Amino acid sequence: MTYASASPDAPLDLAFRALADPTRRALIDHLRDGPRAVGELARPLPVSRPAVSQHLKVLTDAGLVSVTPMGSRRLYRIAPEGMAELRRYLDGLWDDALAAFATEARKIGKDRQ
Amino acid sequence: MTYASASPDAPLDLAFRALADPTRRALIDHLRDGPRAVGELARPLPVSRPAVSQHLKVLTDAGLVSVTPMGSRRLYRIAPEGMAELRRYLDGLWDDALAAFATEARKIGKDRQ
DNA sequence: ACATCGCGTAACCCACGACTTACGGTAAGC
DNA sequence: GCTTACCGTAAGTCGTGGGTTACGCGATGT
Repeated sequence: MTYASASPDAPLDLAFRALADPTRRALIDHLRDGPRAVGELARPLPVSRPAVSQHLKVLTDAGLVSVTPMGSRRLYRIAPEGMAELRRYLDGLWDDALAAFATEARKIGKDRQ
Repeated sequence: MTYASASPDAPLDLAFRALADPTRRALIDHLRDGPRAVGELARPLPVSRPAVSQHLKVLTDAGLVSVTPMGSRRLYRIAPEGMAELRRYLDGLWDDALAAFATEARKIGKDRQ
């Protein structure tokens, strides 16, 4: 089930593409212990601040982080609902793969009879 | 914890980059119900067979699928161990995000006193 | 032995994405 | 009001990755 995840703008696609970049995963790892502003996130990273802004836009478009303007700054935080979808997808893969293994093993056993 | 996932050849990076492509996710979706050969996988897809071969190489390098030569053909199947790592990563994100929310909510409550 | 099938690899082309610098706009501080 | 922080967006460059065709190799069948 749930075939044809080939639409390039599907939420799953946006999420996986967002997490494919190491800089963006580093940003998410920094957001693990609480909300952060852009300059705060950019300081330890080896890229410029505008680059971080662009990465954060990709992450928000993917639904993985959320923004809340706090005065002159913008606080980014992890959006757990976005990752729930990824977990569901991987759980489904896991289950189907195990089921396929089971039926295949059963078929081999029957052939061996 | 588990900071600095910025190494471009780390297993997590290979796995996310592999799943970032819609064609590769379509391949995995076709492998959900059992092992398949390359030509069998390429037929319903809108790309050529060599392209499918290259995608399968990316998936095997990421540890998400495994190959077993069957005579003249090569059977590809899902490798569940590869996805277990992704699930662990997402589970950790999930937990940390919820913990961050909790401490932040507690801090706000204390400020409001 | 020879033709055929199934597959991987090499070489090449083209599009996209990651990064930079430069600029503009809004909130806070003096 | 003016400056200074903080940030997003625009424009441009450059590397990488996904696509193709062409080719070569091992296994299958007649």
